[in-house]
Amino acid sequence: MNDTKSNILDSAEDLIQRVGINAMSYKHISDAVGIRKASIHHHFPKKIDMVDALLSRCEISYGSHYRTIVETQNSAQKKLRMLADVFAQGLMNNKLCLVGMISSDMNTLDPGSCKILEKTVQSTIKLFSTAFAQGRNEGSLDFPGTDREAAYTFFSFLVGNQIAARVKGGETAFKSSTEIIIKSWEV
Amino acid sequence: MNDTKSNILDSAEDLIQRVGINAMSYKHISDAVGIRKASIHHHFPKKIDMVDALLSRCEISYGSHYRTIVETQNSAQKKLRMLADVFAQGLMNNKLCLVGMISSDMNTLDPGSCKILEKTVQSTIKLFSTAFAQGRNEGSLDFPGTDREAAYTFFSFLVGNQIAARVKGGETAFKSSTEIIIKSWEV
DNA sequence: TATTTTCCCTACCATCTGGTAGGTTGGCTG
DNA sequence: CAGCCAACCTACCAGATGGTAGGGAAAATA
Repeated sequence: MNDTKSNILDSAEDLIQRVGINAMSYKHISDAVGIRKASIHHHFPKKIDMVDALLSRCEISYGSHYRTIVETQNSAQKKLRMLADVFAQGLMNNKLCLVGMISSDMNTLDPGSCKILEKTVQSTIKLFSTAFAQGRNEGSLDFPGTDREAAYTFFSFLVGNQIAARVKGGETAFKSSTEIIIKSWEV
Repeated sequence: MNDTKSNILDSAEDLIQRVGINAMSYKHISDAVGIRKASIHHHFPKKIDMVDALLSRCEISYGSHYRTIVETQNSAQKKLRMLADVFAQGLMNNKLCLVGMISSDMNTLDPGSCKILEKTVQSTIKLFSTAFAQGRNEGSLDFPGTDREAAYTFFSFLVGNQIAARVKGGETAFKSSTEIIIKSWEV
């Protein structure tokens, strides 16, 4: 992909992770990228186009990031901790989960964007669920409900934990909270 | 408190719960309340004033709501389910936790508002933690970490669960996920 | 009763928002 | 070489944003 185009997306992603989608504007991006506001419209005619591109890109980039984690040879618990660590790293940089941030502003999104968001959430949970399936199979994880439901639970917990920890407790609160969840499922 | 003033706060609260703090404007509120935009400035000169009033009010209103739940004679598990049900009810009305919504836009808040937000989160978790203390004492709940940490974990889970469930799965996903968490702590 | 204060109004304002129109450049291709 | 097109620019625009100035009515207060 074009350099400028991906710079724009990088900048938009960064802004959304920090301040949310409704506090992010073309002006902010143009300042960050070093390009005129109108030039962004050349790459993304409407804001919707940018949001959609961002969501599609993140499904790929974070998807492959999560995939490399769940495809390692580690124990299921270790994989959950590694997944949580991605969120912890973001928190330390004052950047929350892109999907979580966009999700929290879902009601201001275009219906089409909602569909893509939904798909991205779904594919993330699908990836997460492989770790839970492994845990159940190897007998290292014990949790109620299906793999999918547990993966959904873990993902939504991480999103909420990031939000809460940024307000109060920071990295320490995030990690101790994550340990509580994982230990509750350790057999 | 003045009728108009609390109508404004009601309307602002409703808007934030639906679309978030940065998609909520004086214009939207004035339309909802049936008052001119400038009149809102009479009650809340700056937007910060409104946000602060909202956070303080919600600490009281939701605080007393949560308190009546944790002060019932129910088992600890039952109390957790009742607390979760407050969030489930909100979700069904397409309204997410006010504190959660404001927290997710924390970086666009005034430092002073952040302090109030922090205090509100803290007092909520304190209330939640009494249910966990009870569960540990009566031997009906088993969880790693302190009461406080478990309460923080449960609260942040509920916030994230609401956000995720609104995107995918709705009420059903919210409830099955909540059951996974509570059952994981049931002894 | 006279005065002050509360509450709400109309009429503004500067700034920021996403978005458009149209021009210039420079590289690729017929 | 001629033409095309992507990429970027300047210069706009309408509408929304938070916020101010100042006036009128009504209610509280002296």
